[in-house]
Amino acid sequence: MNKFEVEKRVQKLRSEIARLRDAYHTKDSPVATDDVYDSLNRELKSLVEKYPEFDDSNAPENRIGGKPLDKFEKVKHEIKMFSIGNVFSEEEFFAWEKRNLKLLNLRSDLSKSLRSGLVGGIDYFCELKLDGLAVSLIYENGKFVRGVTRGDGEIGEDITSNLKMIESIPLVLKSPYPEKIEVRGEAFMRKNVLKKLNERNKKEDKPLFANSRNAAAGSLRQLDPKLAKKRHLDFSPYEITQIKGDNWQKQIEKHSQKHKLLSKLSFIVDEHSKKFSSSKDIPNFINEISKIRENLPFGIDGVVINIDDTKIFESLGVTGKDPRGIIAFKYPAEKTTTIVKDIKINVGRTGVLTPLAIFEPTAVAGSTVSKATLHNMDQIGRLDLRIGDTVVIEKAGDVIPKVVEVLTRMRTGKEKKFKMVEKCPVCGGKVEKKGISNKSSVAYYCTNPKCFAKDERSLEHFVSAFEIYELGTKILRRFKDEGLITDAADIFTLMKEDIAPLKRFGEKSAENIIKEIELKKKIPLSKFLCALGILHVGEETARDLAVNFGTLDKLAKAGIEKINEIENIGPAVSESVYDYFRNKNNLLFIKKLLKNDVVIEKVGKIKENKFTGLIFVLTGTLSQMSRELAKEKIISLGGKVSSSVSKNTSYVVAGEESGSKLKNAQKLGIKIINEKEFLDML
DNA sequence: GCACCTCGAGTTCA
DNA sequence: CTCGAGGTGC
Repeated sequence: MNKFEVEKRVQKLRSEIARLRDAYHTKDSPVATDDVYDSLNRELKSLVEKYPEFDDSNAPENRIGGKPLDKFEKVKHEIKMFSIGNVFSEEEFFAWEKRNLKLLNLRSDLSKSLRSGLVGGIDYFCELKLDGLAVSLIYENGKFVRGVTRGDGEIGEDITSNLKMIESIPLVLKSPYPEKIEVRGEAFMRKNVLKKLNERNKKEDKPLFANSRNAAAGSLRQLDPKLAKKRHLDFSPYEITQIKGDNWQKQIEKHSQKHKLLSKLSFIVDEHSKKFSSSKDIPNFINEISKIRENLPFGIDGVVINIDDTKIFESLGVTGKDPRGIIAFKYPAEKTTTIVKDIKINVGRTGVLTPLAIFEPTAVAGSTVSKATLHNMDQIGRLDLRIGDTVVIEKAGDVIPKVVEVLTRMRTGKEKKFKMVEKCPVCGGKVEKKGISNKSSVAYYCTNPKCFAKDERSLEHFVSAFEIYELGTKILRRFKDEGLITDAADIFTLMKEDIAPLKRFGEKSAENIIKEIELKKKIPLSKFLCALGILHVGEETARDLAVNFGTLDKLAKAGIEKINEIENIGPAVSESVYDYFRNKNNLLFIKKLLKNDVVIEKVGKIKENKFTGLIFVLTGTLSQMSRELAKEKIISLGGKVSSSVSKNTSYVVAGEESGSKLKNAQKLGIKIINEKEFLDML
């Protein structure tokens, strides 16, 4: 071949390789096998080696990685890689803006011109938040020298050889370039590439990737760059964190300028980004993007909003892990997938051991979720859940995360089955699959009556029944650790002088706590009984007991049959109540409470009233009164409040944002009233 | 003994 | 909110 022919051949090879690659990136069906693609690349490479004048350092054939690595080197980031805070709604977004403006107005170190610029609002730069893996790239003298994963933000892993396989990462920058520059962006996998990869993995019975982020992360963690190359990843830059030279500095005073510069240096910058001179228009932009989201060739999980001016951005500083001047608007997903990292065991007040799934944190329906209860071992069995599994989660009633199903196709074989612990994780006590009265139950229990966790949960239950709001979990634990209290009764002898000297407490907070406790010493019998934590006695049963016996003394002395006679109380409950009052420790505890000035209010006979016989169900948020107060009102008028809708329900009171109960009521044809109608009934 | 309704207990995040 | 299990009525 003469030189001319070589040049033609090189061009031809390049265009064919590009065509195949393009087809791979955009078409659904595989157009060529990897072998064809590879052999073309090999030929091109050998030609270019012989004729270096046709070399193009950024061309794909030059992207040959080194040898497979044993492991990735840990590298400290020159500049810390922060994470970005999240907002899920317009309100939260504007709250973010408001907080920033407030902070900026307080900053005296900002120049006048900057501050006057604030009056008309700040410029914002919005860009798509690609679903991938954040990486940092360092270029020295125009050459790509190092690429590092985010890691924990401080230290990441050196994945340079794998990143060289990504064709949208230039190995050499287009001149003129700065002496040194650090570029950050997202390594991601296009939807079509992911689809094909998963199809192939399915055929080969290999685990599938749940999303682009996992696929990108998995691919970049391949120790053999050749394997990483086959994954056809992409890169989209969004930030320049350092650049050497004053002249270059001047070119990145705005975030939008950084994008322009990146493009000039031959990066492929996403074109959906947009600058806004007013935050008002941003929600609209977010909306528009959400409409085209499905049709984008890559996955996004939101829009990132930057304060365009670098100086303002920097002056706002950082909260915890997130810079204040940047925020991610995340599209709320109804359902998402995540990985179960671990299954932990919680110990309840009764000693029940409840398995809890710990997730890779993920955004679902407006918040970031990191754990969910699995209820019990049967539930784990039904789901066939193992540690390491990829699971679908959703929010029950928009609030409580729930594991819906396990994606068994995603398994790698490394998943571990979960076994119930043999010893209580808190006290080491014996674990048995028995509930009360030795009947076998679904739940497992810690059988140690003195288990520390039981104590703590009981204490929390007690103060919550007494409605002592000032005392939360943390404070109770503190008091216990400091030796101020050993049981719930000790709360009532606490003095201001006990609390005030403690670290992170003061005169004022101590006073508030004491005042609150003093106030709650007087308590209705029903709530008192509830606070005791008698097995099977909750709010409702406590009320039944209180109404039927009138005083604590009568109940304590009552025989088991007498208790059993009460409506809605059967053998299990009556036995539990009867046994409670035969236990010496329990009686001593009650004695101590009374000695410490707890006063039990007499139960006033509930008058026959206009709500007698009516059962209410409250749902959603009421604006005029709390649900707790509404409940009290209904009860005081002789009505009942139930937590679930059934055909016996008389009225469903629907507040704002009511959930499934409302649907249920419609299905059953129960009368639904709004808050105003309810208030009119009172 | 079964179906259905309720209650108890444990639960998430900001 | 969800699941288990107690209570009631058939």
